[in-house]
Amino acid sequence: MRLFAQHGYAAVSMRQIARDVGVQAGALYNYTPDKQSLLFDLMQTHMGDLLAARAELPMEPDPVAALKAFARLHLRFHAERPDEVFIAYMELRNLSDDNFTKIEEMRRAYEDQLEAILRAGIEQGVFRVADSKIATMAAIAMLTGVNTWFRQGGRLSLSEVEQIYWEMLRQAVGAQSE
Amino acid sequence: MRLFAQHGYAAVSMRQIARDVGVQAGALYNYTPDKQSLLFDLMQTHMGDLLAARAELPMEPDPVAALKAFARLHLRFHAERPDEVFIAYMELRNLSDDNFTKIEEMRRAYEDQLEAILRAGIEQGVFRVADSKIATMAAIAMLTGVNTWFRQGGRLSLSEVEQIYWEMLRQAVGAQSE
DNA sequence: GTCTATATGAAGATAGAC
DNA sequence: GTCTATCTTCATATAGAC
Repeated sequence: MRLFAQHGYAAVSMRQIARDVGVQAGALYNYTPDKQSLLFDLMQTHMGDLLAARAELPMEPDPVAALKAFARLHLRFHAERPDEVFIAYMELRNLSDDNFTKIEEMRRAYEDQLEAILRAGIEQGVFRVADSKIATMAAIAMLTGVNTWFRQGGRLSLSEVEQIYWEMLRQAVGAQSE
Repeated sequence: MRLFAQHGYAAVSMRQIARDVGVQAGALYNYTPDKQSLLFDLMQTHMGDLLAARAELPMEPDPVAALKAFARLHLRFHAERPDEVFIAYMELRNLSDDNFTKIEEMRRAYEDQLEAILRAGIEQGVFRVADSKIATMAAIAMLTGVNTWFRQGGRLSLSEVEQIYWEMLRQAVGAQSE
């Protein structure tokens, strides 16, 4: 995962991976059928963990509370896993067709959860956005973008960053402060 | 550019490029000293075009108007160049150290322009955001995210998308509608 | 379960004829 | 300016000894 995140899947050789874990290249094939499976397993595990974390959130009847919980989870989950997230976004095109389809389904399922929250809030009149689909994509892009700059131990703590992003997201969807 | 965007820099061979443009591999070296220069030139041209387009925007004394103009430019510029943008974001790690530094400087210069607008608006009390740096990164991430889903000729026109994103961004930074 | 050795192919880049 | 041919290195993956 570290090597793929740093150099990219295509640029990393099985020999590099073997050197990094302290075996010869041939020995890797006792653990994986091929290089593609290494990438797919990383991405499938990542998306599975994300969906599981989402499923563990308590049900929130209030759309604002639900959005806040979703946003906090998304931001924290991503900020804590820079390598996994980088791979999940950058290496989609290096998946085989079958594997790509599976990962895309998981991603779609996750996005649908956010859109459901936004739709509920729009129906109840607590969110003011013109298009739930665009708002979904905008929210995810904004929150995931934290990984382009945030580093643990920097100017701001993760809690502070969560708070600031939540305020911006809350305003973006036109929700009143709680 | 098309091949790099589709398969990734590392996964594209000089032979593939040659086949695509209709020459033999050796002939490419009459046009470029090496593969790295192809990537760097694409990215440098892209960032240069972006900075030039930004520089051509009229000066707006009102921070809200300035932000709106910046957002429209950013969104349109990116939506119209999916391949260039994809490469500019995904292939940074495949640049040599020197080339990476040059591209990063250009990106930083661009981000600084947005942050200056946000700072001015905060000082004048027309924006309500906790941190101008985070707001800068959030705004850019949100707008650039349009490339993950927008396609010309889809459900929404670029003008409609511009309008919807602007409303969300305006609300996100706490600005009143004009 | 790891090793060495290797099969097989493709990579970036260059040389030199035309 | 393009070609063919080639240098050199590296790739994924497998075979078979230990």
